[in-house]
Amino acid sequence: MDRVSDKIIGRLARYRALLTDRLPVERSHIFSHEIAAAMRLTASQVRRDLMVLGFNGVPRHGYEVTELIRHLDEFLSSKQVNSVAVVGAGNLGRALIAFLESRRASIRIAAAFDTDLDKCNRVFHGVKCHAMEDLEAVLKQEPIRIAILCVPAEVAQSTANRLVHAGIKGILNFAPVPLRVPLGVTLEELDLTSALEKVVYFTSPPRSPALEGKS
Amino acid sequence: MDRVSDKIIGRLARYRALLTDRLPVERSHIFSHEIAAAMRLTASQVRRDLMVLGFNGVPRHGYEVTELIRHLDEFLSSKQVNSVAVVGAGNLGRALIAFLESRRASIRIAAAFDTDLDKCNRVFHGVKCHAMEDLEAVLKQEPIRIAILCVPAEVAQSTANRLVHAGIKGILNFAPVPLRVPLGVTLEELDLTSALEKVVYFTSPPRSPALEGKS
DNA sequence: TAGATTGTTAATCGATTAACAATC
DNA sequence: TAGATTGTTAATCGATTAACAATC
Repeated sequence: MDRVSDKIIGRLARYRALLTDRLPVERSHIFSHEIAAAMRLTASQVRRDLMVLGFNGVPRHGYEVTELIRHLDEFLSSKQVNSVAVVGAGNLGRALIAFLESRRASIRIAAAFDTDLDKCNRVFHGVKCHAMEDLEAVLKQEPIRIAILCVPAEVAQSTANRLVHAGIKGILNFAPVPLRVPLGVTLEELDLTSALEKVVYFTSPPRSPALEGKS
Repeated sequence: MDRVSDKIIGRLARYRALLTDRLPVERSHIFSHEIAAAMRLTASQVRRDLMVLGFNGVPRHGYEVTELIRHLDEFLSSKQVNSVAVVGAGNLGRALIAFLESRRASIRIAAAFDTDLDKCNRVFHGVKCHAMEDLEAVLKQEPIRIAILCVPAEVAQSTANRLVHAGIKGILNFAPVPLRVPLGVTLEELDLTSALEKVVYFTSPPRSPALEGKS
């Protein structure tokens, strides 16, 4: 099997969100062009993406929804529960706990960490916050392979190093600093400031195309 | 001037973040390969990106840092102050206010909105939260062209419609629903759940490439 | 059957990288 | 001068779209 690109995985995750969260229950089948319309893509792309699942639709009837969801869950490792740690329990970290914990049964925020002693041993949205110094001990006891990093930029790299050393295999980074991680560790960077600055650029009237970028 | 792609704009914003936030002050010049190393890109790509600025480096000396920052600011519309509204003042909305308000002088969170009357007229991280029903009135008084949308999925599209109707020209969407906006309105979608699910996929051991995707 | 939709291959498009003459 | 780095064009790579035979 060819390596499946980052972009395809992102879309598969969104197809599933569409099917599980937003589709009226009475539909038993769905066409590629319907998924495409809802996601603002082409039908070709949807069909091509779904090829990686090894699950076939039926010409003239489309894809059976429950089976499609089942294959998406399987493929995206969402049949097992994936435990995640939130590292840095500031405003953003705590908001992410609340936001993500409620979204997917397969994703469980298993622990939070912070250096601020006022936050330690408190429970935020149902998740216990541990002292940063207990990181290694807690990770030894819980099967956490993934961390969401929302610490200040200055300590982002050193914290990431420590996470990797403690056995973390995937990092979702919200700190506005490009991280360096060893091969074998997955890294996804989410730079909120530059995302907003893109909108600012394409929205500003002056020299740039008055009508639009990626609407 | 060719239309500059979304991706290039995103990288230009991050180049600026690097230069303004993370560079030791004593450096007067910087090479393309240094920027590339810090950002995990190739030097070719950095030079190509910088071409759009119409600002030239000097062979053997690189780019003058203060001038480069000035051109980036100019290009990214960061010489003027850009007022932004946060729509939906739940956990995520309030965290974004705190996070973004402190990051760039050129970005100012000018107002927040929420339907929850308990939140109205309160001030979160220095930003006043208005009743959702006052949206049109407030936007009429303030020069806000951009909105950050963090309302529940069910009301995301209807809220977006209302924002557009009230004159908003750019939306950064955190609601996990693909939005539909008219031509002429910039839309940037940030799906936190699918970002995390990407990490889950590339981190899970079973069938997928044990050694890595985009580390 | 006729018509619509699928799975998949080929064509196109856009973005990244490599190459290299110009130049400091 | 020689060597390093730039700006820019050409080559490569990867992702999206179009096309179409298979099929329900």
